[in-house]
Amino acid sequence: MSASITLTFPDGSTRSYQSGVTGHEVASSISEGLARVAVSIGVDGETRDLARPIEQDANIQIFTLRDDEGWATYWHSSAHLMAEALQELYPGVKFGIGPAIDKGFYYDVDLGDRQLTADDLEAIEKKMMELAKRDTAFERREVSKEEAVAYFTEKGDEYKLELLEDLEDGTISFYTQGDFTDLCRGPHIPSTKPIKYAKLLNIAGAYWRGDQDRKQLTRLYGITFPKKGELDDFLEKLELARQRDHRKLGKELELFHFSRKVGSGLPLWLPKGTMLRETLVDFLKNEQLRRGYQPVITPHIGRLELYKTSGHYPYYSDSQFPPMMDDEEEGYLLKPMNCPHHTQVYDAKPHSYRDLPVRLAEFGTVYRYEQSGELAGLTRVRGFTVDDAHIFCRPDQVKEEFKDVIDLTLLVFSSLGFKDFKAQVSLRDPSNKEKYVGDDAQWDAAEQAIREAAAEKGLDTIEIEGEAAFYGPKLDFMVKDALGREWQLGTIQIDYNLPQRFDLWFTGSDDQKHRPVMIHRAPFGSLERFIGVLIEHCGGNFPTWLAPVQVQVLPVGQSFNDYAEQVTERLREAGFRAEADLRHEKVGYKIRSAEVAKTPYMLIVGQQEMDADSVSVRRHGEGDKGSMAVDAYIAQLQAEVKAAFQQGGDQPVA
RNA sequence: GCUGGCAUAGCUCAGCUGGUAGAGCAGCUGAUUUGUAAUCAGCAGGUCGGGGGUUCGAGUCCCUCUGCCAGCUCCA
Repeated sequence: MSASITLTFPDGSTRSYQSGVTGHEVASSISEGLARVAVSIGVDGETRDLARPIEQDANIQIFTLRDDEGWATYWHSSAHLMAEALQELYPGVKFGIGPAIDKGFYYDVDLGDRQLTADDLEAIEKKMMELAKRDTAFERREVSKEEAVAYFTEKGDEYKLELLEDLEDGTISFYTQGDFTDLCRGPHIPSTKPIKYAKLLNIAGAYWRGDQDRKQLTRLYGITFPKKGELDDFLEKLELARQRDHRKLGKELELFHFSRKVGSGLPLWLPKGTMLRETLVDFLKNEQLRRGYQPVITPHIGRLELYKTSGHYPYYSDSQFPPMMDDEEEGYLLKPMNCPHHTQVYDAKPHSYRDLPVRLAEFGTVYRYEQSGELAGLTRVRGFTVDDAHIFCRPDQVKEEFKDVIDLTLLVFSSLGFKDFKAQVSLRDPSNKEKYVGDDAQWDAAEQAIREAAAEKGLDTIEIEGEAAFYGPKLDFMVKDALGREWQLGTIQIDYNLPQRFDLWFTGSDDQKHRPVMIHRAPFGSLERFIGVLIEHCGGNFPTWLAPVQVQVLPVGQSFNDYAEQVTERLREAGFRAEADLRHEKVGYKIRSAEVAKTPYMLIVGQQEMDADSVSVRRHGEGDKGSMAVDAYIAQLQAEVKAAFQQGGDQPVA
């Protein structure tokens, strides 16, 4: 028992301990300070309680609240504390699951007939703090399955019993703090003491085990911190994030509008938003022309038969607007995607292997009947425009084409300053293959092509099973919004299926018919969603090349209106979006309006400027930049926009 | 679609336990003739989201529909 073991620290150094040493003892042996802030310990990659003995040689890492793992442990323990508070306040409450999340934690609970209100949340917070002050330990106990079942049967918690069904005897542990015992793998912080400040953030329904056919539990979201300053900081950041909400900014900056008379999820693009959007579209159109894409235009509806052939109609009938019927009872469908139309563009003439790849691009507007509860600003709408293109290529061209699309997507992202995105390879669910069309060999080939293309482009990807489209695997680019919610923007998909369904072919060098492969791709994804996320990303402070109004010319008095208009005209002739504020107001007022509108540049003009053919430059958010000649200013502005717009590939401009 | 919350002027919001609507900004009119984030005054603007009910009386209470918000489920 007193054998000695060797523990290796993250920096590679090692120390000897007696077998059975606890994480806490290890921390203490390094420093008093570390022992105080340690919350858990990683032992050969497994995060454990500090109190658990370590029996063997291991690589270890002590986690504190400077590590994500430390916070996860801390918040998981906080979830238990909230559960204890709930149990005290509402006897008979049943518990589902209560994990830590990115920022904070939640617990799914069954409160019976009880409804919680905002006042209840405060009461729960108070109770949590009261319990935390008791400084009770989180005690781990390994139990047999039989004992665990007996415990929760006695307690009458059918949710925990159901969770137990999936667990194997010998791997089950309970954690107890105070009067609350939970089925839990752990780990936990040593005691409730460091949980000093709590805020319950919201209440929502959540289906038990994520299954909408099962009971909906009450999910309570909360966050906790050891220090008040940290909680205040967190809440302040949350508030700042709300200020960046694209729905709020879209209204303030007059970018888009939703009218209940038009319908929910159907955005109206206001003049300024349209300017922004068109600028983005032009940017991509130019880039696509350079890369050999051919623009096409197709109608907004198509025969139902088209979508039956493509397979979309049966798969997604409940998320489509219902078909329109004509006299012959032949239905038409408002198009929910562009690909079936594009197959028919391809099929308009025969293709030789020498023609391929054929890259057909369309900013195609599609309509999907999204569930009402899903609609959210511009990020989830019922009518949206996809920067869609379909590449029809030979099987041997798939990888190269795929790589070129990755390049284009990365160019779009970097040009708009999205540095923090996730690239996700979305694969089939191997346990549920009947959800997909096409044969195994094609799927394997497609999945492999994506992996290789991503690897060759040096893309850091994660792979998720079950996220593929029904016709093929994809590479999705995800970005977070102001509130940390993740949205899929760009997507690249390989499809062997549609060419087959529509009997597309090309003539090979062997004079035989061959099947082309389709690559569906959209770097923006949906323009609506992309712009929504972009607004939040830059907080409405668009780079100059994108700003709906780039320059606001502000005469200091009426007598300089003519000069202001001349300057504005010169800017417009130089290709800029400039406006003059000729209102009968003091310049301070005009500056304020332009600042509030987040206009990148304000040019103040008065007697001095008029005499010198100059402007006094003010940069949004920065202030007075001094005066310069009009021509010099125009040259400077041209240089700025050129630098951003002539995408060097690595030019974040936000 | 589900659970919960919310809905008052163009915008942001006030309106206690029911006694027939208010402010600031924006808008309009006039005065002011202006130098780096709000000049002053006046005017106008709402069947309190729609419908139904309770009540002598409903912005306020109840039902219902619609929309929005948070989350869940879904997402070609």
